[in-house]
Amino acid sequence: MILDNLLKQPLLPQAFYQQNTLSQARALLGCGLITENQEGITAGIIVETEAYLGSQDPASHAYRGSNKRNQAMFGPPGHTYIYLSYGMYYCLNVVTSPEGIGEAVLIRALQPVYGLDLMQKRRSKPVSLIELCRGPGKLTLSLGLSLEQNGYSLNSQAINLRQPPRPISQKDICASTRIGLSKAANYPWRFYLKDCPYVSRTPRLTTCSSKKSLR
DNA sequence: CGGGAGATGGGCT
DNA sequence: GCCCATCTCCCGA
Repeated sequence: MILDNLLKQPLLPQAFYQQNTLSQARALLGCGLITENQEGITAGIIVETEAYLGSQDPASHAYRGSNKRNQAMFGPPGHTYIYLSYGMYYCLNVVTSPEGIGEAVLIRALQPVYGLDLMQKRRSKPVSLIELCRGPGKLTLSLGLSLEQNGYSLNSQAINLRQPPRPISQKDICASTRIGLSKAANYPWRFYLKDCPYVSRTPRLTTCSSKKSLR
């Protein structure tokens, strides 16, 4: 099945996480994300990311330094940082900076690939394929992620990242402002695949070759 | 149908 | 009090 194609893809090497954070935010587009727990395996392709640049970025959790909640952001790169948002939803980040720095990339949307029934089961109500992983809170719910996986290595069995099954061209990547921010609202640090229906929402500001908007 | 308002509710400051 | 989200309800096209 399609999962086999994903599983044949190599894990992202440690060198991947030595690029700067904005490069990683772009390079994560098209990568496979696989999770596994007692319930089974779920997987998808990353189609939307946002970069958060730590102490340079007022919108970053790490802006004011480390605390108990954001500790994982200051841990080693290639690990998860998962936090509770609005008291209800979890959001998944990839730590992208050396220990002690605190930069990360938020995974905002996936194209669901495998374990669709399990994803549905984890949702409170039936949703369309498009809605399964469209949004950072939705994808963690569908993938069965919570604070339990905070700080995990991204080449663990429970959660891992794979190189893109199909290479992504830079011209298929759009940049826009990040979603839902009041601070640093004009930084164009959100990246997503052009014309991809699984992307979470229409951006306020876009730079890409096509003028056509999404959906 | 899509967009907007309002409620939700934990942890940080 | 504020916040990197989502769901539901309501409105207009």
